[in-house]
Amino acid sequence: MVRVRFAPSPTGYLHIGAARAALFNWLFARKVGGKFLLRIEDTDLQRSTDESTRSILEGLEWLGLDYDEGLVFQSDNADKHRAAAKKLVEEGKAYRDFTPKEQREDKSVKQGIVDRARAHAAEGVDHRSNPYRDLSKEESERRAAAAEPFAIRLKVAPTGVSHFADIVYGEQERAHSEIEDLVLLRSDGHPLYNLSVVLDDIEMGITHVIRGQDHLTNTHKQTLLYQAFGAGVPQFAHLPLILAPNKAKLSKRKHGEVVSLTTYRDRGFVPAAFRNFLALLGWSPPEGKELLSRDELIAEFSLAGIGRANAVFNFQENDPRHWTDDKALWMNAEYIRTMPVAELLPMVKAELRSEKLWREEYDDDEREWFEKAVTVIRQRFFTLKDFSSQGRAYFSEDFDFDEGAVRKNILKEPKLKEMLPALADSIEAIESFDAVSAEAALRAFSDEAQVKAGLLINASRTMLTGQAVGPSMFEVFEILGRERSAMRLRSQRPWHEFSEATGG
RNA sequence: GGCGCAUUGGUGUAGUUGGUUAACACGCUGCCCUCUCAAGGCAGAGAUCACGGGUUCGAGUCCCGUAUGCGCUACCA
Repeated sequence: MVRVRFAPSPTGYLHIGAARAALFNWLFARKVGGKFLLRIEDTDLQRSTDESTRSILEGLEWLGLDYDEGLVFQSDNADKHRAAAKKLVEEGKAYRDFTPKEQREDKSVKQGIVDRARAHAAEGVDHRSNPYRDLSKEESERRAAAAEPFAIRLKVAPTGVSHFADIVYGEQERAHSEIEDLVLLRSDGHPLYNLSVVLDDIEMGITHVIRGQDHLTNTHKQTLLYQAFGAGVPQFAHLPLILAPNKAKLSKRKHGEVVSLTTYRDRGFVPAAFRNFLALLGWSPPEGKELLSRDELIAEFSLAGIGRANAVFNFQENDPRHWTDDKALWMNAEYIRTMPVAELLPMVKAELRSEKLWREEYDDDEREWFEKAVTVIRQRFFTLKDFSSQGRAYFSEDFDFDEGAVRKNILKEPKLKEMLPALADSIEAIESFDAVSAEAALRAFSDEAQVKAGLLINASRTMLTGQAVGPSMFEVFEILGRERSAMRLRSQRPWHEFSEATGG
């Protein structure tokens, strides 16, 4: 029985890279009929927050990734982790290190590592040498009993190689000489990451560890731990990383909200669309078909389809049109215009509600109208937000006129000031009002007035929606209905709001 | 510094065990459609498969080296 897990640390929003790791784990579990477990790695108590745990849970729910069994909090197992580390000391597989703890600033660690490595190389000392590694058992126990602080380190064999077969990256080898005696327990008794993951994965019966490639080299340390505990080593599948356009690691600090999953929810993504997009980052379907429903994704997914090269998540921070990856935006638009309306409606409802444009009638007497309006306007929308912004005029009288549209379609032709109210009259005279009759009326009117129909059509679009672009005009007439259409055609707002500013 | 991983058009990817003109999607350009903008249809630009050596009749595909990027190297996760 396959058992996989997603194990985020709750130190912030759910990063899209993490979300993708969750997705791949989930897809794999659902594909093979295994279990997808969720574990919150909150061992770093200073940085972990309940709020981010909630946000992770919300994010997974939004993406439709349901987990099996109970939620596990790693911190709940701290005592077990400590006991396990002590047991390794007793068995001689780990040792107490009485070296005083070094204080390190988070920012300077990388540089510190390099500096120390250079110094060691220059002096010709083995960076792994530790005076306490071979301290006698008696001496070690005596000092511990004397309350001298110590960390517990794994005793890594000096020679030999560690190896494992990664499902994505293939056979991996690392000489023991390259693996330091990693700290298992801090001198304050706090269990560290490598110890905790391994122990928890053993306890949860994890069979496949699917996670970011940043853990690829750490895996050797972990396999050593599995062996020390006499446990079977799971299979590993490391995922290529998701990079920013400049090939740097995506980070909130540098790249802002584009990396946060909640951003996509808040900016009007359809969950299925974003899930689909995420699945294609580092994985490709065997048949090459890219638009995949939840079930198709599950059916097509396989670890073998995962690539090895890091993927660039393409976006332009300062360009509102390309605030996130173009393909993600395209895919969202694709979903919005092709998904079953019944599934879209609740999302539009939520969007309208959040912008105070929702009316209960849409769920009731006007349900049919609402569905029709959504069906028509969704054709050219990219996000759910468009329903309340570009689509505002369909749901409210309180909409803005786009200045460019007004100038181009209305002010440019002075005659329109008189013609549009007249057009309103003929619109109003229609008995059975719909797209067809509206079109007939408008065309008849334009023939009589001897102007091109296009002039009136475009002017009408701007009068009725405030915009220069939108659905076929006659559909708009039908959606807005006879009265509202006529009323808007008579509006003086375009002239009031923009004509003075023209300045000749 | 050491070790590891990666490198196919702007981006995401496909390229089975080496074999003809390197494929698909997004984006981009043009045309058609047309009341606008999309969508859709058609056409097109864009890759000497990071670079340099090999192996071979033949390499994007195998080997070596170089470069670049990324990751790890913490009493972070």
